[in-house]
Amino acid sequence: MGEHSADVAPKGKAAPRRTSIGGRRNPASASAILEAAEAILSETGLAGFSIEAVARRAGAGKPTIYRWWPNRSALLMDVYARQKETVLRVDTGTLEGDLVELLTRLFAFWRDTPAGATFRSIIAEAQSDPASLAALQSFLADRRAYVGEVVARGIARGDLPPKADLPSLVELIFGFAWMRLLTGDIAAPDADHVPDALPARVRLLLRGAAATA
Amino acid sequence: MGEHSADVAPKGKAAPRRTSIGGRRNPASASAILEAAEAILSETGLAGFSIEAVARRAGAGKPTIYRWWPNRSALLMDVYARQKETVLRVDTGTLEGDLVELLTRLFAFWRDTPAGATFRSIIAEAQSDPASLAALQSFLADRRAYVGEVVARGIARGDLPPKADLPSLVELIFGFAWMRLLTGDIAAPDADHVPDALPARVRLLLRGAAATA
Amino acid sequence: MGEHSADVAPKGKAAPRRTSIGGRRNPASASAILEAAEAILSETGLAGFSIEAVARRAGAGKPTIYRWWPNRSALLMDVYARQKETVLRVDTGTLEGDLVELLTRLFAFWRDTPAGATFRSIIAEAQSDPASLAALQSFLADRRAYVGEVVARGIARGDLPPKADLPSLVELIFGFAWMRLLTGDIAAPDADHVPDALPARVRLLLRGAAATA
Amino acid sequence: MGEHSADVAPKGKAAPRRTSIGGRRNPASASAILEAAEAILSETGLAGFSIEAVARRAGAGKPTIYRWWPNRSALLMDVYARQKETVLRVDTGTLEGDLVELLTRLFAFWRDTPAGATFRSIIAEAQSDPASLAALQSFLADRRAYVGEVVARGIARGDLPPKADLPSLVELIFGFAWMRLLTGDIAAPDADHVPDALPARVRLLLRGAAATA
DNA sequence: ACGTAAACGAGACGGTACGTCCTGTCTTAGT
DNA sequence: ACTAAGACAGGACGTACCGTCTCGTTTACGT
Repeated sequence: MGEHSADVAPKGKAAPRRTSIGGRRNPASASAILEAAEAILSETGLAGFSIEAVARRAGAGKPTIYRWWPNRSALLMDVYARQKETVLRVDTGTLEGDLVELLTRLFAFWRDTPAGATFRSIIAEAQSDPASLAALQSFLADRRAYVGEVVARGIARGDLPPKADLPSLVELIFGFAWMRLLTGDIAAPDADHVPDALPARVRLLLRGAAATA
Repeated sequence: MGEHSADVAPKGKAAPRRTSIGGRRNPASASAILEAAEAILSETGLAGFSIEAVARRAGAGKPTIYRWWPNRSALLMDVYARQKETVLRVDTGTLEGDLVELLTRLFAFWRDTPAGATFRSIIAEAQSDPASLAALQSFLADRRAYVGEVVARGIARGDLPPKADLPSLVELIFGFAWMRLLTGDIAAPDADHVPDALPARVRLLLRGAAATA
Repeated sequence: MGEHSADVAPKGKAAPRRTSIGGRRNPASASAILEAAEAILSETGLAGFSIEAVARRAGAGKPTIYRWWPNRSALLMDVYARQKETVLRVDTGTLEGDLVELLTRLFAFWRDTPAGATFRSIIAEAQSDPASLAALQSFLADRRAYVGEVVARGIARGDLPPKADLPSLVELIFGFAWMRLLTGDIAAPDADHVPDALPARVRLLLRGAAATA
Repeated sequence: MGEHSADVAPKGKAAPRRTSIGGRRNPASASAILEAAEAILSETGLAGFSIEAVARRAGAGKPTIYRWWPNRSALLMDVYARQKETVLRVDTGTLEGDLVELLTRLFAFWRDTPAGATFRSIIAEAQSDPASLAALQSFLADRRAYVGEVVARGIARGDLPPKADLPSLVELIFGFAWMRLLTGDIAAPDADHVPDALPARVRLLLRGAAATA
């Protein structure tokens, strides 16, 4: 297979030939492994993502990977955990503006960084691996809570009545975002010509939430 | 091979020893393969779904599978195509009733038949295989069209104003359903105790759609 | 694989479950593979000799075999190399006695050990694989040199004139032995009844060699 | 594999689209098969010689081949039987001349026609297939008888005493020829520079035979 | 004259083996 | 104790052939 030699070549940083630093974990190895994993994921997708390929590209031994991550899924989750630290804080003054901005920036984040490919892979992985599914669920709860806060802020601002069906609103927002990601439908809006559908989705959701009070 | 009889055994119908029926496709082999694939998928999930395993269980030769399906994804799509013929026709008299019924039955279909596991696998597969993604998109478009009809019927009935934002409504419905499936959250509603969240989601969407007119 | 135990069973020594012994070749695996190869060869001949069968019987992974032997022919050569260490040293006092004894013992070796089947296989393999042919040629040169020494000793003893056509003699001896092997004509002489043809062949060759001086 | 399309292309005679000629063997098919077999054998050797390849090249169905030849070996023997009709008749006036001429022409025949590759393949095949071995033995007996006649003629001419050990002589001649074939050592003699070893071999054998009287 | 029988090409069938890739475990040798 | 390295058993990949089977067609022969 052609990609084997290719995996090694683009390394770039000249393989600094790490070694043990004594009886404890070498952070350089850990980050080399995560970086290699991320690079492979964004370049070849989940298909090319194997422990073997990561080890090769990171210049690490396979057992070093298996010592710290029990399996492929765990490594995958760590790769995403490392990326998602980019938190998307928004405050446009209105709830509708906040949600549109949030989703727009989320789609941009998924589109323009390896995070999108990584997250798609995690969702895929979760379909066959229960541990990954659990991790995904807890991650999702975390993110829902954050969006919940954004919405709560909107309620405090009076953009939405206090008794609005917040859980439904939040769940539907995530459903929308995920489906767009999973069907590859997160292209940037073509500013002038095609009216972006995203604001329409948000508007429907907010009016529905307002009406459920 | 005699030593694989253990793999074949759970099949049930005693492996009637198919053979060629001349220079054309043997439908018995095709369906044996699809049935074996479906069974494996629902029993072990995508992880245990290998061409080799399907061949073993179907009592078929690997080349026979490769002759008719270029790869794992194609076989997967065919398995789903075979199942999805179960169309969920609903007519409760109101749009809200129709949508709640539709989603309830869809979740039951996913929960109680191999179709759920299969469809989760297809979505997962689509994350690494472009051809599968394309197939999934076209399937999705098809299903969206059907739900669009249900909604249009509601509009005709006066359950929704004619200018309601139908595309947003439909997309958000699917996003909701998919996310529930992918996060394993399609348990049957516990009739008395836990109030089912599903009708709340539908209500929010319909009120939002009504308000977008 | 459990279901292949039938293949493993006749092995005898219960498959001690080898594993890696670190970043270097495990000699236990190497010899298990060679022994399995030899056993298969002598039991089923070249027809049943497949890498897959050897791996199965040796309890080894196929990649382990391919790691150390590039192809079937190379493994075959190694099997013979392992057997041919049985060197046939003779010294009866006369050249004629030496050659008769040498050939008699060679035929017995071919007849009574797996070496005969192995060597037949190697010659067969060399007819389609150039690398095997080269290996065979070099092996043959080696063996010719040894017989050349036996003859030279005979010349030193005066059993043959110094100017005898040694190369012709040696080549004709090997041609005789090979053809007997390849046509399956190396049965043990039936001591009393059938006069053994072997001494007659040797006598003709030696008289001819003596006359070429 | 590249050679598949190549197998079909060089056919030359434009594939006259044979078909059945009624309830009996179609000789055109038989010869097309034998010709294809011969061509494959001489081009790719025994390694590329498969029933499938022959059928492809001959434009024949596999069952047509299996109908008339029980297996690969039988087809192989027929290919050689077809070629060996070229009988090498010699008469130089002396026995030594006859034998040198015979062997020289035999080597040329093996070298310059597909017969050499075919015969090597047959000998190889006989090492794993008992039926082929039997056929080879009977063919060899036939050829030995012919050479026996040549030698008998020499005896009649007085080139060898009547009591010479004819069986030894004949067997040694064939052993010599076969080993040369099997080790690929049948190059044409380099007329001027390298003294050809062949006459020396014949001379030794004839002097030895003369001395065994 | 026509139906039957056999041969034909084609190619699908259940299989075996190929040689390659990856998995997760293990051991070594070196910090 | 931890590292890079890499061998190990195992198993799936996708391909080539095996030898068998059935098809639909094409003759020739015996009614």
